[in-house]
Amino acid sequence: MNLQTFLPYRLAVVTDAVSRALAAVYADRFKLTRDQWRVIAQLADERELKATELGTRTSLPKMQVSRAVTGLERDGLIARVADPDDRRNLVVRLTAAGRALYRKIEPIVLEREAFLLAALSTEERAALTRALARVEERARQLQATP
Amino acid sequence: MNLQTFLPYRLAVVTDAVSRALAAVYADRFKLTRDQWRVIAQLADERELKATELGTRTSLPKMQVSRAVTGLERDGLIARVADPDDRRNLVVRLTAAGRALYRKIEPIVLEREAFLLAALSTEERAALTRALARVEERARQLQATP
DNA sequence: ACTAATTCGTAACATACGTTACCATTCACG
DNA sequence: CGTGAATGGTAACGTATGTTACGAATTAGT
Repeated sequence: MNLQTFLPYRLAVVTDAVSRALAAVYADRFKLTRDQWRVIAQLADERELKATELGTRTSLPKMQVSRAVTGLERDGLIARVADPDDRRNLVVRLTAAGRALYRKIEPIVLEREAFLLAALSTEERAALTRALARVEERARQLQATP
Repeated sequence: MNLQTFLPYRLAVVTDAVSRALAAVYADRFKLTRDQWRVIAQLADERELKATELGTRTSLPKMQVSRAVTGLERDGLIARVADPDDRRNLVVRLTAAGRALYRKIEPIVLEREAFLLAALSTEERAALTRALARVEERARQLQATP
């Protein structure tokens, strides 16, 4: 077997390179962790979410959500309120400062994604998206049978 | 922007799922870290490498190689020898035990990769490989201009 | 050849991270 | 209703990881 062409390795290497290209924006310039960035991006789209929903939408385990949210609240970027209907739940939303920060980051990050995708034709992008979905599904099947 | 369709996020999520599916083999069953697994896989292919070469071939920073190699030597899976030509270099190779372990892991891991790839046609696999290469190249261009 | 700069690998520190356990709250079911 | 299981979130612990700095070995410049 050849590591260089081994799909899991290739995915890891490419993803790492892409991650770094993005982290250069949200981490280096704006002092957000990757998890915090995901939380913010999701809240910008959804306005208000329970912490558990945040977890599923960002694919982060609940502990990571908790830590990300703690940090973001400390920095005044989000506000957390106990859900009156179920006081176990935590409802999270962006503050004005959080939205403002997001508006600064979004265009830069979208531009970087566009730069990455510019390497592919429209059909190739669709093919990549589909391939990723298929591979992901199968990977989860494997996890289900350890 | 929609996180769910954002390429860097999609890549991270899929790669994480694939990683876990693989780690179930080399980590859970065989007590290797991901870095150790990469080192072993590469040495199985290349017989003998300097630590720096190991770094480039496995895409690991030198500190990670150092730690992986330390652990593997402790477990008797690899042997390290100082390069007589340049005594800064470390030459690493698998021991018999290391090769034996690799022969146990390899088929399982290849089978899992095959299972993942079975979701794609031959053309789709080629397209995925090409797309990953293109995206990686562009990501590195972005890193070069922070 | 002798010093300065570079390269290789590791030590040591601080931080991040995953895991387990826990408390508070709610739900299920008698 | 009341008690036991289940869920949401966090604390606390140990380990892993990234960073910086360093010692040893080599190369380059004069």
